[in-house]
Amino acid sequence: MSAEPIAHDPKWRRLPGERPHQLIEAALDVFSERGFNAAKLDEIARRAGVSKGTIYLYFDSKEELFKAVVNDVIAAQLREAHQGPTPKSESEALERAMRANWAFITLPRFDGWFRILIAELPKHPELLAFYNRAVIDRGWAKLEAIIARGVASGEFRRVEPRLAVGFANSLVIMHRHWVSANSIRPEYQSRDRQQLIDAIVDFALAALRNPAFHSPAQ
Amino acid sequence: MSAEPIAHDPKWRRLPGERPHQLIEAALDVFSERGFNAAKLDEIARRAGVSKGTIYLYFDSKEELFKAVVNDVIAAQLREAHQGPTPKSESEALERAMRANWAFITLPRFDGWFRILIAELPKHPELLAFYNRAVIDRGWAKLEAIIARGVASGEFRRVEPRLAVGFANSLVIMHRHWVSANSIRPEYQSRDRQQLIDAIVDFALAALRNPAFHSPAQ
Amino acid sequence: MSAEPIAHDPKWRRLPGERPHQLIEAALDVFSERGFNAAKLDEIARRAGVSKGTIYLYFDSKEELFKAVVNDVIAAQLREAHQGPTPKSESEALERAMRANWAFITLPRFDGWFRILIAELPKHPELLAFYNRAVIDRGWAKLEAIIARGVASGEFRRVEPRLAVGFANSLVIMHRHWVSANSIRPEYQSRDRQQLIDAIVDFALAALRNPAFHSPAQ
Amino acid sequence: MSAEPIAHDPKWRRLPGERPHQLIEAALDVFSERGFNAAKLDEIARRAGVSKGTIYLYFDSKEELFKAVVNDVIAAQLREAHQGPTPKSESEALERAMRANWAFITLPRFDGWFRILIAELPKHPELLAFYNRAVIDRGWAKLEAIIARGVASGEFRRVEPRLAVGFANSLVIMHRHWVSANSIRPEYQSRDRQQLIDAIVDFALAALRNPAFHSPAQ
DNA sequence: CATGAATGAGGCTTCATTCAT
DNA sequence: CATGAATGAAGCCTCATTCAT
Repeated sequence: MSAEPIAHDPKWRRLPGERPHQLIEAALDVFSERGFNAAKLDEIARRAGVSKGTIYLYFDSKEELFKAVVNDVIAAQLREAHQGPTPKSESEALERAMRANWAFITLPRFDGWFRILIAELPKHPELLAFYNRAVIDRGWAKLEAIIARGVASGEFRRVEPRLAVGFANSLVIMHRHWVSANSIRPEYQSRDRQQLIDAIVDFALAALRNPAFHSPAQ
Repeated sequence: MSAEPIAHDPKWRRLPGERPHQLIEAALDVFSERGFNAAKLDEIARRAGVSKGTIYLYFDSKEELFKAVVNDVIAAQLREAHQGPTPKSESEALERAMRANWAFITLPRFDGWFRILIAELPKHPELLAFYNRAVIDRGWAKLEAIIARGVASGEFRRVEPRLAVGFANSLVIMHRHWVSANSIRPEYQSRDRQQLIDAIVDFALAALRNPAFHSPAQ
Repeated sequence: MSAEPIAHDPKWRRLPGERPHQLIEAALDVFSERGFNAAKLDEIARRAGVSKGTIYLYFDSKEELFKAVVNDVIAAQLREAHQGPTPKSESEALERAMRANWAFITLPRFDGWFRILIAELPKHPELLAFYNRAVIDRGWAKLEAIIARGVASGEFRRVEPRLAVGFANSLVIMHRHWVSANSIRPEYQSRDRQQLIDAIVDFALAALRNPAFHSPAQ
Repeated sequence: MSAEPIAHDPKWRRLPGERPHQLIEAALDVFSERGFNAAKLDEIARRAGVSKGTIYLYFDSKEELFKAVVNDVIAAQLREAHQGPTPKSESEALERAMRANWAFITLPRFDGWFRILIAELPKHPELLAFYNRAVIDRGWAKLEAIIARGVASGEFRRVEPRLAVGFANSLVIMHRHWVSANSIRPEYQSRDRQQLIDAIVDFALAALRNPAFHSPAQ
């Protein structure tokens, strides 16, 4: 699974070698720490161990570099295959998907990334649209299918699946932000992340499960 | 009407008269629309109907102006008294609090404010700490008390009240962002906001209510 | 005669006061000496006695500043009314027009301007078109009328008036360049400019006059 | 083929092989199209089918490359021998020289070259001096001799030969610029070039010929 | 000979901040 | 109190030039 996210129009050149990757790595760090505007190309170049001008050998502008970073992060996000044994129930499927998602976005390197996404992505309609297509139309669709099946079988309460996906993701996304450094709720940083996702999953399943439902297997 | 939020350390002067308020209003708009960096003092001054230099008669710097705006928004948030008839149950109390919160932060003028808060507040530790004290220690504490009582009485499931507050607020906050223009999920903009908070409240209560509980009143 | 050359779309702001004029003056000097690219805004600002940023209070970009200079020079060129006693013949009218033109473009401050016009104007189609409209459609038309009348009356030979204007102007323009410092023909710098225009006029009239023509006045 | 124009001081190396010539060809094109500053070594290298670094194997700097181009063009200009049957009169000699000159500088590849010469040559005193020596001291001298003979024989009016050369050349040079694309007088582009030089020659001869002169052959 | 990745000085431009009026 | 012209530091970007391969 190679995941070349924007295969239709890869505007940023991908010259051979490691340089572009090094630059994207450095840029991810600096963007995450400082935000798009406050990030200085000087610092990105320094962290990548190259000079400022080198960036422009691979990316046409600071904005294109940013796009490449977004693209790479999204690519990684899409590679998260969530594979595993066939779940016995939709509850288990949902839980597994939420945990996989949590495990991924909880990676330290995405620590400040949520801020970027929230604050900067809306300024790039092209990327926003792409992000919607790539992540939502795939990731959300998968969750939506799970919930729809659960509702159909009676395992879940009668909820609008699309909304339920938003609810589940709200919990995961917001708490991922709160556990990051410099978030608005620093108290969450000291929480055990495992217990946190446990509680989140428990909360979501409690909200969705149909109390009157009994597994047909039993 | 009190609400002098950071009374203990009023670094920004609050001269009498309407000027400062006009400036804060204009600044709120521009910050919300453009973000902190992209907001130009020129535009803020223009919208307030004054010259750029005038800003410096009331605020020492752009950053201080930003702090004043944050302070004002927080003050407004705190004024939201959520008063009303005594609720008959903790479920009703929670629902009422969530709806009041939704009604407030859903105001059009806070449309882009969430982005600002997420992106800029972490750069101002002083404000961050104050925000935690003022909003969390008050607003969240109120919710926490409701949930704690519900858990104690058996109306709610056995959840850690503190965490449950975070869950409820995650739903409200995240969806408030999504219904704003330029969010990452533009589809939410066409949703009826009333139905949205209905579904959110329904979801939260379904997650918290104890299925085995029967109101003592019955 | 006020001469507001580009009255239809004055893109460059004309704030009150002397500043814009000072800047245009300084820019004319530096552009003439160095050319558009080699001219540094730093130097223009220094010569105008202001800081670099001040330029941007009045002109949106280096290019707009250049346009303003062109516009000003053209405006001055158009103000050259060539008024005087009614000429007794078309020969005299032509001579007078050529001398007036020479007197104007020979001003020391336009010393390097020809280079600019030749080398830089073609990069600005908008200005090029405007220059054509303003200078050619007016200045050339006047000359053309003179020559056409002269041809009609038999005072001039049968030449295409439009071409003849180009010939007369070629002589004036090219020699004006050659008498400027740093031209390709430095030898012309030591020539007496009065004798030069005398010879040019003599040459042009010799080429145009009809040898068989005798003034009807005689 | 000779024509090593600046043999006395060949600052730019002329290695054997085709490479340098290819580069000069490509450079002539790019310089003509874009001007000296706007010409990018990247583009010159690309058009020559080599890498950017290769340029520096043959030329020490962009400026030296420019000098080599100038030198080559001048060399070509000097090779223009203007040979032909012995003219029967100085008028015919002058006409033939002007037409030969027109035919040469009218070549499409020199289309933008006039701009370059005017704008850039003055920045290179060494080249300027050389150009004067090579072109003026030869080309102009030849014309000057023709005119001087014509004046002496009474075929031409009493004009200063040196000035007359400048007049004739003004006409040719200026109109060559006007017929090029992007000139200040685009209307000339649609003119038939043959008719144009016909008219120019006619104009010059009309200015120079002595009306009272009758060929001794008659 | 040739490559092309890398450099880094230098330019244009922005805009928060100052200050004379 | 208020103005708005002026400042100048700082950032993005360009591109001639270098050099290891």
